[in-house]
Amino acid sequence: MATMADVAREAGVSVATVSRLLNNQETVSPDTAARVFAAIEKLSYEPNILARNLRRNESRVILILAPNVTNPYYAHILSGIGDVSTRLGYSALIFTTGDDLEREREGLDMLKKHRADGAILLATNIGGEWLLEYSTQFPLVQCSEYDPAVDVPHVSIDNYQATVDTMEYLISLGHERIAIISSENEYISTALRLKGYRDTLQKHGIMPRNEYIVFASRDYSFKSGKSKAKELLNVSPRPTAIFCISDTLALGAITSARELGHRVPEDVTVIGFDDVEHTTMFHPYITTVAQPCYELGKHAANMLYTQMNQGKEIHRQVILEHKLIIRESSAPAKTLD
Amino acid sequence: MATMADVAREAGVSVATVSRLLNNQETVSPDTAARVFAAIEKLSYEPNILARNLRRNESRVILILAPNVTNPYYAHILSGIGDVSTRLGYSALIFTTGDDLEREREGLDMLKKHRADGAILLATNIGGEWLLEYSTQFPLVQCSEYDPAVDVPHVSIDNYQATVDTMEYLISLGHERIAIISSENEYISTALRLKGYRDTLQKHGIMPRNEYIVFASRDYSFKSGKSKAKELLNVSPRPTAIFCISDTLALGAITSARELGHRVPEDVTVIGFDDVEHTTMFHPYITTVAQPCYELGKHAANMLYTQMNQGKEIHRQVILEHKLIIRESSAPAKTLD
DNA sequence: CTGTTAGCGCGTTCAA
DNA sequence: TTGAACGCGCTAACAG
Repeated sequence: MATMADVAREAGVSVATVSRLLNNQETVSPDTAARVFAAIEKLSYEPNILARNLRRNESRVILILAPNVTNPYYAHILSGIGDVSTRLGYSALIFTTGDDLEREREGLDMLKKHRADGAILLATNIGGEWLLEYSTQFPLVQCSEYDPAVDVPHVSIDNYQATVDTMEYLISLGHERIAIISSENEYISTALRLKGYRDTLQKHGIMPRNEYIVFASRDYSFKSGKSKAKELLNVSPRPTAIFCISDTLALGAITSARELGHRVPEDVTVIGFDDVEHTTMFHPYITTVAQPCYELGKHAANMLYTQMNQGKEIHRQVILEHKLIIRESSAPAKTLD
Repeated sequence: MATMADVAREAGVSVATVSRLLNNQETVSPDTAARVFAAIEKLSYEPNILARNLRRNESRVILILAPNVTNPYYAHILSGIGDVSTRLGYSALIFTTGDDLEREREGLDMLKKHRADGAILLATNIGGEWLLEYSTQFPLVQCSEYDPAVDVPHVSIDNYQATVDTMEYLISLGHERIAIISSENEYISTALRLKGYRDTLQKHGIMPRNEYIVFASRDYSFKSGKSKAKELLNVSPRPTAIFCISDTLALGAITSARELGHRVPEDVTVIGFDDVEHTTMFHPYITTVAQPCYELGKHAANMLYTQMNQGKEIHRQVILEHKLIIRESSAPAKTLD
């Protein structure tokens, strides 16, 4: 492996010149530059990243904190982060937290140990004041979820507007008895979706009913979607539409509806969220709000990169487009029930 | 940030002593050891990984080559690799190849650039002689897929035996007209499963029929499973069982069977492979061969670690247990058809 | 059992 | 525009 000294010798210059050429765009005469490049070529020199890292005091690693990496939603985000960071010369330190606060702190401590230069947090709960201890010292980006009260840059979709869009759609279909399967978790997205649900109902003069609002497990499990939908479908009068804040939940709800003898969408409309689960593997294909997961990941990585390398102020908040995708699980409300 | 020199000064010893204590278990008197540990504690010293890496000439990064990271099968393996490597002090360089040979080479070149110390390959095709160029220089481990003709350590399940088990089960159920949805790809697993299918049939005196053997897309897409199953179900006489080499394919096959008016499993049995797709989200729950994906990833990471750090010879081949999980999509063949 | 010392390869003053 | 030289923090001879 050729070293910078080898290149310098070959080109008849000093290591400083080679270094300058490779890094800053500092003034190097075109003549010597050419010689140096020739030498680099000839010796097929590659800078030693390890030495560079030590000298620059950076690890070239980005820390990724995620509840897990197998949930397709996170997997897609991770994919975006991975592609960008690999291209930018970074590796990933994947730290799975299982949505546990202790583990999150433990993960962020990797920053203190210099195992990473910055971190992307995939699922922080509301109540993230503790994050400030880290955000003042290290570059941080929150992806998808964030705490609005904590000043850490984030990228996400507009969960409130997405829900309003969905609710307006449902209402335009003639639905009035609209239920929601929310979640027990503490994500901002969950809170905003619930608010969007309530607000839109009220805007149309429909009183939100507590019996129509249920909370599934923190991780949106299929099973809890199924059982919560069952509760909902036994309420009288029965809701004609169920808005689920995740596709898995919607899948569970559809299964439940079927087991109870209701047709989807003829008897009950079911809508999901995310569009990453297998929304089109079974009929009815699920009407859902698509999130640009891969793009979310890409943006997060780029934002972190900017923060780490340019030091310059970046956008504290980036909102990506969502899209309501109408498929088969939604239909007009029946006039008679 | 305290440095090793600080610790040495504080403890009244030399940096060499501190270093010895932290690394090799070399002889250090209990007395001085105690003093050093006290100093470390007091200064809350953390070794500078960057300096260590330079000195040891290692990046503490492992390269992961995968077609993608969103397919749940790979996601689970990645999860296992991630957990182990994070614990061992390694980061991951995730390089997605899209199952493209050029990209694979490009990925492995990260090794030459010293961006990683070793690599785990998640889906090498048969015909991997080109791998030798790398395996002689760098620690490599193949996970799940491998080329038996290339001497690179690998971890996987016994695909042949798993298929034999499945086929024996099918035959014990009275099935004789058994079809298989294989794949166009060049994976060893695909070849072994096809061989297991043929061998078991012949062992029982059943002639494999070409019309019962079809090949789905390289990536086991739901869509191709669906269309290939359709072909199969139109063959006369119709197969009474379809063995699919992936769950996604099985999901497609079930959908197809339904659309053609066949009940699963009453009219046709469908079996999958992997148990990572949503095998229990819809009825019939899919009978499938479970692979220990997470464990596969863990083993791969550990094997690579051993190879990288102990230099000692490791097992060239590790076979993990598979398990046939009988659920709802399989049933005895009807005596009359 | 412990200390001294020489680099690992690079980036970056400071001088020229 | 270029070069000499130092040091990032650590490990590993080598000496004692």
